[in-house]
Amino acid sequence: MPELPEVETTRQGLLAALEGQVLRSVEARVPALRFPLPPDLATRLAGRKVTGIDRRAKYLLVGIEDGQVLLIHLGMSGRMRVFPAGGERPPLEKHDHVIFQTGGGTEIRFNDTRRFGAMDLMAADAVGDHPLLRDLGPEPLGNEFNGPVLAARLQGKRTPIKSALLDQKIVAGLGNIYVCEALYHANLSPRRSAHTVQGARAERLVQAIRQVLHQAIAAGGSSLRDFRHADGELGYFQHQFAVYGRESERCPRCAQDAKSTGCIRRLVQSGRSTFYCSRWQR
DNA sequence: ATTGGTTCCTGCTGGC
DNA sequence: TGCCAGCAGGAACCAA
Repeated sequence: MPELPEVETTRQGLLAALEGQVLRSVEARVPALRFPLPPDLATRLAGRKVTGIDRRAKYLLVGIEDGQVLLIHLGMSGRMRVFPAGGERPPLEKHDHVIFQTGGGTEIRFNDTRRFGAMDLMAADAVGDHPLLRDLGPEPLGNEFNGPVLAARLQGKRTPIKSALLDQKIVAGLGNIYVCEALYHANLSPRRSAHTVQGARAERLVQAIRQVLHQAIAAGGSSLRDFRHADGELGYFQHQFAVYGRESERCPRCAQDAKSTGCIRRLVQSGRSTFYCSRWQR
């Protein structure tokens, strides 16, 4: 499930393969992912050079030399797989939906089993106006994200803090896994009403979010079912989860206590599983 | 306006 | 052993 760390890991892998390369051909093998692909995707990209790759929240923004930007979202199960020039080319798989070929002989395949991903093309000077990007909240790893900023954005929100953090308009890039982990590290109950996260609590939560994202990026993201690096390698942050997917186990802090028993509980909030420590999170 | 529920899609899992 | 309902989840969309 690509969240910010998985998208960032993908960005780094793609950048190494694509920066400065000419896109010789682009082949869309399906008419639509989550949304219809631009019908002229191939013709607008073919023959153009990739100037760089940025990331905004969970979106990849591939800069093209003529002032276009290719937006890519990995959705739930999207993967970008790089096949270097001169290397092996296994047969296309069932859900290889978009194929990029570079002038240097590198091939990149966008594979997305559940087809919740998206691609779009836009002018570079219109990126901020794009409907998918326009309303996004601050980048959690950016300088503009801090305790007072988060507190202000949570003001008046009666929804649980867990749900608020999944809302990309509050802060952009978190998904179910890293929200659970961040709330654990901030000692905050996922059920706590969002507007009560102010002052020191908001500061703690910001630090927890930044720390867990940094650590996950350093570990190459988390590979649960679908996620792989661009070179096919697995991320390994899933081994460092404190609570996610660990129902009825002991959390790292409770595990220090010989008398403690399973403290991690699961509940469902707005249709998604939340994992938390019933002893430490308030 | 805010918030909760539904939907898209496919593959895996658990229960019978 | 085999089948199928249920679940997983990002985010747009709809409804209250």
